[in-house]
Amino acid sequence: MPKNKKNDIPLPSLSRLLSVYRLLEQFEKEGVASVSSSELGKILGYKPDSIRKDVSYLGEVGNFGGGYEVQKLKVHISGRLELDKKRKTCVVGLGRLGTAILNYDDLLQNGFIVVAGFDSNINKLETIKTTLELFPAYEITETVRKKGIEIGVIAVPAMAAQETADRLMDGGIKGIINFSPVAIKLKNNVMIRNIDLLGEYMLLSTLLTFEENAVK
Amino acid sequence: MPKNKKNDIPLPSLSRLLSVYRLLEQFEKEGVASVSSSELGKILGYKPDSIRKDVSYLGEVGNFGGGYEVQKLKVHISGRLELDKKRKTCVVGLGRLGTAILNYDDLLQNGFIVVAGFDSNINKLETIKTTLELFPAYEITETVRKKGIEIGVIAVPAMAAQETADRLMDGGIKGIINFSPVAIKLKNNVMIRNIDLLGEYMLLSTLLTFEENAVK
DNA sequence: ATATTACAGTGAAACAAATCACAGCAATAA
DNA sequence: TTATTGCTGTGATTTGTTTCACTGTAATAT
Repeated sequence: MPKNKKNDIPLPSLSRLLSVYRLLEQFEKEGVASVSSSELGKILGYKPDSIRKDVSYLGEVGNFGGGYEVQKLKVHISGRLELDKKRKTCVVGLGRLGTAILNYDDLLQNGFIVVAGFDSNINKLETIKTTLELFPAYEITETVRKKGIEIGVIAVPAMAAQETADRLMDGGIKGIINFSPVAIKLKNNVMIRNIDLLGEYMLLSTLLTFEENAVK
Repeated sequence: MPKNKKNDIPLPSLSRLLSVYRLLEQFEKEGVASVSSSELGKILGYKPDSIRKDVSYLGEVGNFGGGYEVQKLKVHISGRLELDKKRKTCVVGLGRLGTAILNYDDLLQNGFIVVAGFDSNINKLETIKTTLELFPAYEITETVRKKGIEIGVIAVPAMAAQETADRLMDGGIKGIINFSPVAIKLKNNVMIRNIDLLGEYMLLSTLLTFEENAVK
C-alpha cells in the first residue's frame, strides 16, 4: 500500500488547518491581503507555532516576509486537502436535530449537498416542509446507492444507530457523522466522526465541578 | 491553590468515563449485574486497558473477580465526578439548532435544566412554541444573573458569538457550549467546550479524500 | 547599502496520552 | 485444598502531539 504522505498529518493539525482555511475565506471576502501565524492563532485560539507547523505539513507556502498572503495560503490549503471536492450527504432521523442539519445552510456553501432525508416514522415525513426528497428508513440502502451518497448523518435514537449505520454502509456510504452516543461497528474503510452533545454538557459540567472544588 | 487531584485526570479519560457512566445507567435499567472492562470497551469503541486506567484515576473500585459490579461502578463514577449535580442552562440563538437544543429531552434527564432561551430577533420569540421563558438578547446578562444560570449555549452566527459570550459572562455564567467556529475570549475561569459541526463535516471529507488517494 | 525587524519553516526537546506487560485478587473447577 | 481462569489495577514503555529554540528570508527603517 503506497501510504499517502498526507495521512501523516496529525488529526488535530488537520482540524486546525480546516479552521484556518475557513478564516482565510472570510478574510478574502473582507479584502485582507496578508495575515501572520500569530494573528490567525489569536483568532482561532491556537499558538502561532502550532499553526506554522500545521501549515508546514502541507509543504512550504513561500511567504517569508510579513506573514502569509491570504489568497496564496488559502489556495495552498485548499489544493493540498482538495477542499473543492463536492460530497452528497443525507440525514437519517428527522427529529429536531436531524431537521436542523437538513436545513443547515453552511453545508451547501462548503460543498456538502444534502440530497435526502430519512425517518422510520412515515407519517412524520409528510409534516416536514422542505424542498428536498424524504424517504422512509427502509429505503436508505437503495437510495444511498442510487444517488451515490457519500456521507450519512445519524441522528436517530441510540438504539437504532447501529442498524441505521448498517443500512447506510450497505448502500456504499463512505463516511458517517454520528450524533448517537454509541460506537458504530464499521465495515470496510468507512470513516466516522462522532458528535456527542450530551457528552459535551456532562464534560463541561464535570470540569466546572473540579474548578469549584479546587477553589475551595 | 490546593490543586484538586481530580484535575489530573486527562480530558480524554474523563470523556470516556462519562460514556461509561451512561452505559452503566442503561445496563442498570436492563438489570445487568456485572460487566467487564472489555465488554464496556467493545460497546464504546475503546480498548479495555484504557477503560481500566480511566476508572483507576478515580481510585480502586474493588471488583477483582469477574468484572465490575454495574451498580457499584456507577455509584463510584457518579460519586467521584459528582454527576448528581444539577445545572441551570440557557440557549442563545433560536435558529434551528438552538431550538433543537432548547427541546433536547436528554438534557433534563441528566440534570441540565434549560430555564431560558434568547434571540436578538424579538419577533421570532413569539413564533416559537415552548413552555419555557424566552427573552430578547439584550436581557441575557440580567436574566443569567437573576436566575443563576451556570451554563450557556451559543448558537448564534459567528459574528455575534463573542458579544453573546461577553453578555453571558457578565451575568456570571460558569461554562459555555459554543457552536460557533470562532474562539471565544474567556473571562476569569469560565470553561468552554467547542462544537464545530461544519468542521466535522470538512474533517470527515478530508479523511475520505486521503483514503481515496491512498487506495490508488 | 546596511541594520533591524517580523515572520516562516523546522529539527529537537518536552510533554501527554495510549498501550503494554505483569502482579494481585477472587471465583470456579479439579 | 490446590490449580486454573478471568479479571482489575498499575508502573513502565511507546507513541503521538505540542512547544521550544533556532535558522533563513524578505520587507522596512536607518
